[in-house]
Amino acid sequence: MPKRPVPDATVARLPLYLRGLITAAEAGRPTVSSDELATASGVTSANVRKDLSFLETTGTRGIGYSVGSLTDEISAVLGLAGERPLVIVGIGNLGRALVTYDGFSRRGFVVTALLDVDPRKVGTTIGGLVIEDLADLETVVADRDVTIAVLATPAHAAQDVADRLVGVGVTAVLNFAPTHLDVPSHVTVRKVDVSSELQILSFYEQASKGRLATGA
Amino acid sequence: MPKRPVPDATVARLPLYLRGLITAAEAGRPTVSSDELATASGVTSANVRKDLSFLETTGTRGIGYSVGSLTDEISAVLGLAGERPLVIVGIGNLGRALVTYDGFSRRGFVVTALLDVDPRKVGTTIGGLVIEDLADLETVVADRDVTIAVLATPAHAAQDVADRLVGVGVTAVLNFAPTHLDVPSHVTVRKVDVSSELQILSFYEQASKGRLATGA
DNA sequence: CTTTGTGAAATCCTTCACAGCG
DNA sequence: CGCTGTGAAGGATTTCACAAAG
Repeated sequence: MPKRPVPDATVARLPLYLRGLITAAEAGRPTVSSDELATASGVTSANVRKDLSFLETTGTRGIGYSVGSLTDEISAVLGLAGERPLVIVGIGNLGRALVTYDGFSRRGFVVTALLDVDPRKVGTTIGGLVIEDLADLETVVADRDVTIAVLATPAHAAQDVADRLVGVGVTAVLNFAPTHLDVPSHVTVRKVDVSSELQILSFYEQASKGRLATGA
Repeated sequence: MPKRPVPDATVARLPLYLRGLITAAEAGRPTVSSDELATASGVTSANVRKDLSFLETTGTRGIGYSVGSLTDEISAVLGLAGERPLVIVGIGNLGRALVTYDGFSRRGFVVTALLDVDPRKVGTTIGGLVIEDLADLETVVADRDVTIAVLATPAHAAQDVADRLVGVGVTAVLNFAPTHLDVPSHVTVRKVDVSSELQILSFYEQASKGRLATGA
C-alpha cells in the first residue's frame, strides 16, 4: 500500500495522525490540511506532508486530505484490519490496569489471554478473563493464535518469558519490564519504561535552569 | 558536569546505562566495559562510548569504566540527587497502578499528591496517600513544591489540567493521556502512549511478512 | 592484548522554500 | 489564494575504523 518504504520515524507518527483523523471524523470534517494534522499531533506541517508522501493517498491542493481515505490507508498500512488477539503476561498492578485499558479495544486489539505465575491469582477473573497459569504459556498462546504479547512481569522474569513467547510464534512484544530483551531479528520489541521517562524529564528540568542540553 | 552539551539521543539512553551500572554494582563488579553496558542496554558499544564521551568520567583503556564514578556522574547529570516530589493527576486504573509502582521511589521520585475529579474517589486513601480534589490542584501543587506531574486523566481533560499545572510552576510532565499537549517552551513533556506503541508493533509485524519497512 | 576515545564517513531525519495544482 | 508535493539543504545520530593507552 505504501509507494515506497516507510521510514521508522514516519511509522512512529502514523498513529498520531490516525488519532487526529478520528477526531476530525467525529467532528464531521470531510478533509483536513497538513497544518491541522500537525497541530493535533505536535509536529510540523512539512513533516506531516513528507510523512504522508510515503503513502499512496494524495491530498488535494488548496483543500487538504480526505479524512476517510487517509484513515483507511493508515489503518491498512499499520495492519489494523480485523481483530488482533493479544496476551498479557504478568498481572500485577500494571498488568491489571492494562487488562481494563480501553485503548486496546478501540484500535482493534483484543485481550485474549492473561498469564501469571502466582497460584493465588491463577483461576481468578479480571475484566471477564480468567488468569491462567504461566506454566501453560505455550499451549495458551499457540491455541489462540496470539502473535502479540504485552510483558508486565518483573524484570528478572522478562527475558525467560520472552524466549518462551518467541518460541511459540509471538513476533511482537510490548515490554513494560525495565530490562532489555534479547530477541531474534524477526521479532519486534517496543518498550515502555516509565522510570526512564521520568529520569529524562528530570534531566531537562534541571538543564532548563543551567544550560546543558542541546535540544528542548 | 558534562564536558559538552549532551545530545537528546544520548540523554534518552543514560537511564539505560544507569540500570546496567546498578546491576553491575549489585554483582560486585568494580568496572564495566562499553561492550557490557551495550549488551545490557541493547545498543552498540561504539554508541555507548560516544555517549559517555559527553560526560567527564573517562574510562581506562584495557579495563573499562568505574562503576561507582559513572553511576555518580550519570545520576548527577540526570538531576537525580535528593528526592523529587511528584503529583499524579487522574486516579483511574492506570493512575492507581502508578501510585503503587515502585519504579518511582527506586530512582528518587516520591509520589506526594494524588488528584482526581471524581467525588467518590476524593478523600479515599491509596498507597498511604489521600486522593485530593482536582479543584484544589493549584494549592496542592504550590504548597508541596511539586514541579513534576504525571498525567493519567482521560484525553479530553488533559490539556486543561496541563495548563493549570504549568500555571503553578510544573515544568515536567509525563503524559499518559492519548492526546498532544500544548505547553510553553520551558516545559518538557514526555508521552507514554500504549495504544500508539501497539500500532507501531502491528506495522512491523505485518511488514515482516511482506517487505514494507526500512529499518527493523 | 584489551578496551577506550574520536575524527571521518555514512545514514537517517527534519526543515526550507517554492513551484505547481485546484 | 490555499495547500500539497518535493528537491535540496541542513542537522542530528550512528557506525566505522583505528591510533593510542594501560
